Amino acid sequence: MIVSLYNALSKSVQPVKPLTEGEISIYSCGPTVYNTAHIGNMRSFLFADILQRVMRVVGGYGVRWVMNITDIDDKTIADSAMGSSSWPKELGAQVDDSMVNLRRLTEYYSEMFLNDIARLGIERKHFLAMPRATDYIDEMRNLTQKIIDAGYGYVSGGSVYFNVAAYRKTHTYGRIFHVDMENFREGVRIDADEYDRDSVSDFVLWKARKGNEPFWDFTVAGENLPGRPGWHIECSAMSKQLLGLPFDVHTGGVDNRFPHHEDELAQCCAGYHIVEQATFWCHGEFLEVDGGKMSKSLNNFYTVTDLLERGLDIRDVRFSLISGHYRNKLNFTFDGVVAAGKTRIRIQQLIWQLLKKTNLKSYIGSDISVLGEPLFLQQSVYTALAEDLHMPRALAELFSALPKIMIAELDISQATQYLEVLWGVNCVLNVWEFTEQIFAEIPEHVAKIASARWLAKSEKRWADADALRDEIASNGFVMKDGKDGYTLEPVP
RNA sequence: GGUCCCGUGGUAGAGUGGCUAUACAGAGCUCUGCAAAAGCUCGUACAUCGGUUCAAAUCCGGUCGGGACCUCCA
Repeated sequence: MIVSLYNALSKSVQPVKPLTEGEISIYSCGPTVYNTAHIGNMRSFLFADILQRVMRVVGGYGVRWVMNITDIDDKTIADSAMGSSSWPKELGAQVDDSMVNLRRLTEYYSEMFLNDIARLGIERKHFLAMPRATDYIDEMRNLTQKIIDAGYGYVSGGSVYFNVAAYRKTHTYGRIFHVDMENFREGVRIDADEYDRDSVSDFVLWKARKGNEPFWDFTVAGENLPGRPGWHIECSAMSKQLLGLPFDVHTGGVDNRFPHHEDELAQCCAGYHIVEQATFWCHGEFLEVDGGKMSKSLNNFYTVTDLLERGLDIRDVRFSLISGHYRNKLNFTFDGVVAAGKTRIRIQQLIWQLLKKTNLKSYIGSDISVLGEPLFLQQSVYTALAEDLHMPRALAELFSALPKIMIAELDISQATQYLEVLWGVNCVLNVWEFTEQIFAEIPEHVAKIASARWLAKSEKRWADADALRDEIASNGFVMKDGKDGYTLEPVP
């Protein structure tokens, strides 16, 4: 099925035509590992995950997915600097080498990040690569040199800058994000910048070392410029190196549109002499909390660990974060996660019933696109997902179909077909288990009371039956009567 | 100052010129001894004021309110 996406370049939803037949390459702007990522950050990565899964499952493409990890920038340097209050105590004392401190800090938070996304159902096996910026310094220097050679970069005060004015003479600057060059606000940040650039709109390609900062050597025109790569150059260089240019889809959060993506694109065009870095640029909207922005600087964020400590099921967190459309803001609340959980469990129960029906302990389906006879359910859900990853509609289709599925009337092969369809849907959502329902172990004395109650009930000794039911409840279990038997479940 | 986005039922969240998603919560019903569970049914919502139209929540304009971005941010 053809997948359409909203493209920031065209400002419209367009069908994705892969550059290489049957294959989609995706580059996602990953985290800067100076801190624990919060669930707002996670939403953006979950969006990329849904995108790549839809490409695999609905589009039927092979996917080459790269997500970078930024391990060198102002913040990682500041937080790992000698005496920084942000240095994690878990890492023990800092050492005398700023590069070593930097590496220890970023490694620490990288591991935490990888752990968090794994818990959120983003699978490592789906990545072609997760490059660290510091492993690609060579290509960054190389690109910087190319930009200088092409006449779009200049050295000033030990740093290298991108000359936006020169670039604008030959290219469009502002393809992803409308840039009002005449109305650049003279902001505090610009005034505070101590580097010497020709124009406020110019951005740094290579940043000169200050004090004791970690650095790499870089010889430009015979002069060594100890320093480090600018933030934007990292993604330009790594995407070129790992995916080749152009590639199909570039993702990130909305805040990446400008300046990050605009500059990334400009660098690629200026240095690599290409027309496009990526055919599609897609951006995930922000997660809000209490109707406002969630961010590190406002200190109103939750981490994955926070949520787990509050007793939330991580699958419910994933489900609630992916259930809105990625281009709309989503308001995060704990009640919302709980409600999402109740919704999620309904499909889970269906899967359990289907497994029971087919006498299977577990089911492993095919993770490729539509099989021989697509059921109405698969068609409608996939169609919604193929239209700009319309998850709300996909879920609506799923739940609208739910009452139509008469479990009792299905034969084994039909039940298996449903399992296959749900398996496919779950290859995108990844929030359901395809193993039989495991009930909590029932203590023997509770089981005895239960069977005594069942007997009392069948003998119509109602008072006894009710008393025994109360006793079961006081043991923390609830007895659910069926036609021919009962189940015991722990009270949640 | 500039650029944009959004205001939908108790809540979340789609849709988009007429047939008014979906979920959670709530109400009623069915089934059961009663409950629980399950199933069914229901609410008749689209900030506000004008305009266009046979018809507007949907298009246009004004107003009010909220939010984001403009070189730190997913």
